Amino acid sequence: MSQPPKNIEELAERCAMIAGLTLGQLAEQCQLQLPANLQRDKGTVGQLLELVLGASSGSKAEPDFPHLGVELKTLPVDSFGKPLESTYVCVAPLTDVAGLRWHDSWVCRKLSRVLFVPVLAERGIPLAERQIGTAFFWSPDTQEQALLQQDWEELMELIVLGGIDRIKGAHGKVLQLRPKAANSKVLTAAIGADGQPIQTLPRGFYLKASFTASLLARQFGD
DNA sequence: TCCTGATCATCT
DNA sequence: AGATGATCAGGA
Repeated sequence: MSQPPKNIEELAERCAMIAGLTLGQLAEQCQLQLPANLQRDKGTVGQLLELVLGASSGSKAEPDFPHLGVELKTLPVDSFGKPLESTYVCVAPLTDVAGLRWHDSWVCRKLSRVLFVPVLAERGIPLAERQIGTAFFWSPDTQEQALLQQDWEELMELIVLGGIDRIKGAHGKVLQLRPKAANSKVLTAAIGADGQPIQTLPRGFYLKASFTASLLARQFGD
């Protein structure tokens, strides 16, 4: 559909072009059929936005706009502009993590510059009628950076010390570690309580909804 | 198999 | 109602 945007300004222009449109209108422009609901197509909205904005598609562990260093995230919000879900960041490394530092981590790198595209996504609204909001670029300020780093270091320390199976979603103030897999039977390698190799459920880092709510508040005011 | 795109569904 | 753990689809 779209070529990659040449620069940030061009990307911002594209976002401005689609603000206020419904997902149905956007899909029509792309000559795509929207599923009736997201139950079996949870990634549809994100992929539609990638297509329209010219993100490099695919499942590479890279920013969506590598040349711009920008990560694209759709943000499902209710009619008050509050996030309806947490935001997935990346998978969590569970082995060979000794000595890994915050500034070299995928979390830090992916979150250094994020383009959030709010989408009105209350369950009662049919997918095609859901409206795209005003997109905004976000980079963590000093305080946000500190919170993220603190949570990340705490979670990674637990992983290194074999505490992976004690980590719950409630750990962390703004960043959480939760399952990220096809189902609860999937296993991957990790470090056990006595330092031995174990198999455990793959995990991903997520931004808590309360944290993205504060980003929205910073952007749009209360 | 792992990572991308996330939301679903249940529990508290 | 908000949060947590579970789940779905597709590409490399």
